[in-house]
Amino acid sequence: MARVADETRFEAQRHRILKAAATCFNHKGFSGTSLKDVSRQLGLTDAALYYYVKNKEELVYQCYLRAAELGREAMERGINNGANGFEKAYLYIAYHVEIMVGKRGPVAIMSEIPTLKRSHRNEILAVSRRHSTDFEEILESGIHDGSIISCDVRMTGNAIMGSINWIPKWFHGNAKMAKQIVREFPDILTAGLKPTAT
Amino acid sequence: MARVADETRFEAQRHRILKAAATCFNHKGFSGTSLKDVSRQLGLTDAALYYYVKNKEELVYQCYLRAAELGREAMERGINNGANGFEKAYLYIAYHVEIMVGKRGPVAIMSEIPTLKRSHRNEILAVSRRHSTDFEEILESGIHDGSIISCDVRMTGNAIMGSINWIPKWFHGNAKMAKQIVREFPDILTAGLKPTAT
DNA sequence: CAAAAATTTTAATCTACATTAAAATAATCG
DNA sequence: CGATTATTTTAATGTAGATTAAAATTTTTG
Repeated sequence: MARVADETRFEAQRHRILKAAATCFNHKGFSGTSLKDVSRQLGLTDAALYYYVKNKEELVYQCYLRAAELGREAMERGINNGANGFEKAYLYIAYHVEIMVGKRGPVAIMSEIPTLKRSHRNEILAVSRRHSTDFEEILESGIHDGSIISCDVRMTGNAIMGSINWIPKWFHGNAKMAKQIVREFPDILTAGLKPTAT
Repeated sequence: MARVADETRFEAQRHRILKAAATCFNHKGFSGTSLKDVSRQLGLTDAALYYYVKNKEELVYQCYLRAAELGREAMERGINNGANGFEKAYLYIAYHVEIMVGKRGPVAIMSEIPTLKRSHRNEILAVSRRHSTDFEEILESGIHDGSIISCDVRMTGNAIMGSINWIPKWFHGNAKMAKQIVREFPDILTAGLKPTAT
């Protein structure tokens, strides 16, 4: 019997599968990608995937769960490291974008939540809403501490999140562009939040 | 024989079908929505749709084509009515957003272009790229005429377009929210473009 | 109203997956 | 090495959903 080492190997392979799946899903959508599409990327057979996940729905669910975790991680780091609201927002964006276009990506776009089964859907919706409200709270704190102009946090949050969520639609791994995104996006997305120099 | 009047009726029904399809596609993705999903919304049978479009692929293609047309319309109106680069950008956003959340919506999110057949895909890609470069040119003109700060127009364009493209993911027809979007988005998305008051 | 045209439905067909069980191969361990 | 466990493949099965042709229904028109 092989325990520790095998669990590592298993988890590693499972991880590779999730990444391959995320790539496919971002490209052709959940229902649009077959398990063959995913397995082919790894030199496997479609049936092999069932050793790692229960079924296709479970595969998206895991992808979305991972996306949610990475988003939450960025959010927490932003909150913990920013001195004021603006900085928290700025850093969250920087961390999230960095994760998305970096080695830990690709991150699945959560664009087909309705196709998840009830329980999974509710869980993902909950964590997704939480993410939004967390960001809105950052914005509110920034308005309160004077580092962010007064604005509709709901709309502003949606606007910024939209930009971030859409990235996988046009970024496909080009290293130069990754650097560009990491360098530019945090400033572009927060430029409008700064109080006008009076 | 019924000519003029019937063509109107036919076109009207066809139009309703495209809207229903766009709604479904935005919700569950192209492959994720069945023709039954679309037809059910109109109290029809799935087979009835074939009287209006050749097949399912044609249905997405038409949806994307319509989305492209509406986007182009907004772009042209922005270019024609803005006095400088900033205003052109601002107005384009305002028009596009207005169209998307207003009576003429919903507009299909072009998120599954890869599933289109070659010729359609190339056409949509071309018009989509054209849309992006047009917007980048607006930004450049604004930088040139001093109404927009110096910035990476490619990244800035992607950021703004992402926000707009993502709207159908969280907006589902609520009238109050539609007004909010129309009121807030143009300012939110262009706030960062204004040269700092010196 | 009756014929012609337009629209929709019913009823089949066909195919691309998802899924599964059993067999085969590869890795690990004593 | 031989046995046990882990991983993958082969080969079937089942089903949803796209597509089509023919029939039924509705609309239009003279």
